[in-house]
Amino acid sequence: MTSTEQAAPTANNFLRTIIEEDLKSGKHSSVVTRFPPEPNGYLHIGHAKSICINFGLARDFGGRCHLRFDDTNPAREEREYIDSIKESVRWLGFDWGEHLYYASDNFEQLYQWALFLIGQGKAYVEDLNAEEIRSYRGTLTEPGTESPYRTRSAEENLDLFSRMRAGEFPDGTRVLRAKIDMASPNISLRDPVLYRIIHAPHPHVGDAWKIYPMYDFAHGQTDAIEGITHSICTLEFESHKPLYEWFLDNLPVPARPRQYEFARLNLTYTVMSKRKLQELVQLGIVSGWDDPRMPTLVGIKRRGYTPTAVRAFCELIGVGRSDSWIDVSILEECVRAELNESAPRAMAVLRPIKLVIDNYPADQTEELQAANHPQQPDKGSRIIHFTREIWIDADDFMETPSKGFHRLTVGGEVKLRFGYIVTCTSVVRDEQGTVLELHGEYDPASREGIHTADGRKVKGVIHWVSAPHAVTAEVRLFERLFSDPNPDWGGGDYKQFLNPGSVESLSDCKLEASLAGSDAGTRYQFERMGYFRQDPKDSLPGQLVFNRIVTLRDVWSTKK
RNA sequence: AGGGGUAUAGCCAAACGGUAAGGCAACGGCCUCUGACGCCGUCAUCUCUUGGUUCGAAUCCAGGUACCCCUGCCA
Repeated sequence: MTSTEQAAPTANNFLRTIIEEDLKSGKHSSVVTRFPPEPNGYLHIGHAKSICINFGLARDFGGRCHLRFDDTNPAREEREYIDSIKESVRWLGFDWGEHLYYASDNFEQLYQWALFLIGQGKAYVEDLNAEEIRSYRGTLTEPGTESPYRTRSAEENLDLFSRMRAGEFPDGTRVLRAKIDMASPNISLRDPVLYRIIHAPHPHVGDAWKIYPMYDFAHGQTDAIEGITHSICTLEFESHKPLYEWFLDNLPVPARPRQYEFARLNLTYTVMSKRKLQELVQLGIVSGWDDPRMPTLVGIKRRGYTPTAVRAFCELIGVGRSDSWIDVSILEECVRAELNESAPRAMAVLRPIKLVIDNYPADQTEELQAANHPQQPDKGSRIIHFTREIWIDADDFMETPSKGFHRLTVGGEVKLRFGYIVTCTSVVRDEQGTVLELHGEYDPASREGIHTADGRKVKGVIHWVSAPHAVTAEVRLFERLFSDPNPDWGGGDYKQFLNPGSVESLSDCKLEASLAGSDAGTRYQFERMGYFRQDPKDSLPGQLVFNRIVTLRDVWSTKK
């Protein structure tokens, strides 16, 4: 019995509908999908959508999903990428089990099938060079012209093709082409190239081959060999579909997979093309593929986003066939939603100003209990220290407050979270007029609640850290990499839209003492500031570096 | 002058001839020792457009319009 009867846990989409029908009609008894990256770069959030679709469909319908490296072009592929891709898929939470494949494992079979086509008079060796092939191809509106080599005998083609394989000819001198239709309105049917000569070592099969199949000649056949039932790809492959089917029709393949296309993910405020991401790395605009601002999976991971949140995001945005731009804030919301539940709270002052509480004894320290989560008592509490000198955030003080500001002001009062209500009495400045420290007084009776002695409710609660107990750390605040929602638009240089403030590193942040020996992998909510986690590369015991994963929603900052 | 796609709210998206789901955003309000979280409410007389068929159309038909993809020995 299959699990295909289980209720669909997620929103319906056209792919689920197709699969449900195929299962119901008996066209397929189970679902087999595949995620087929080319190992020529790092995976990004767009790939995550594809991974979630393919692995998710297999999971939901009780089938399986293969991880397959589409490694047909050794000129651009590397072992490093193979390893990184596997790691990212695993990080996302998916498991291909035994089903790890390489298109290159099928090279011999593909070669035999090429021979078969030649034998059938359906493929020929082309001597025209790349430029000539292009001009013979015609244009979008004009038919192409048949190559003079199109009518070579099968014997000659066989001889030439085997010599191509043997490495007798230099790169670019000949290709193998399918003989289809030079006048087809679908350009991919105008005698597409099947094999090209590349004298380069291959990351998976070494130097066994001197000729390599093109994507079109490898993909569908590989799908057939693996028994893929639903071969899901992005929209730009739609025009290749007739070619995909032509090979299945003309070759003795063992199965009949079908291709379906969906709209790739576009995200606002980011670029997704491998070329551009690579450029950002090469130009040093970001620190690497895993820079926390990058939309790569390694970047997102280092930033502190969770796989659960990324998966939730992929579910949320759905799957369709119309070009769409997803607002990056939806991704951020998914991260917040999860972290709000899971992250223990802590207090950290990012831009410290000292507040001296003049009526608090200089030699006194109180241990206060602070809940680790406001809605989850089972998460327990921790001790924070209250002393005469504390740090508060510069953003929480205004000498001349703007309208609606209900934090600390001179003469004003504010509740220190888990502590006392304090009033600011004076500001100490240096000769330049910059604020050195604040002085204030506390109300000893105000430990509980937010009411003053005369029963008024204070409107503001701010976070703070005991100065003698504070741990100094570096905190990196990340913003979107681009300041324009569509840096790719207009045909101009996307780099002109780079956000100059996409990272701000604060080196003198004051963290509560409990964070000193905390687990490096824990994601915290620094109350009122956002979610943070130690940077997995740069944070050291005694020299902590925290990354801001995402801010809290902040109505005040958007209103003021 | 070709071929293939796609058009439902600010952004996604469901609806499969029976009278426009849901999410995000936004906006009001409540709650709150995080301006967080949570909660309540509002948010398409209408589905790119023009006609047609039908008792009934986002769904079917015809004609427009807009946008995306295709002229790599990339995938």
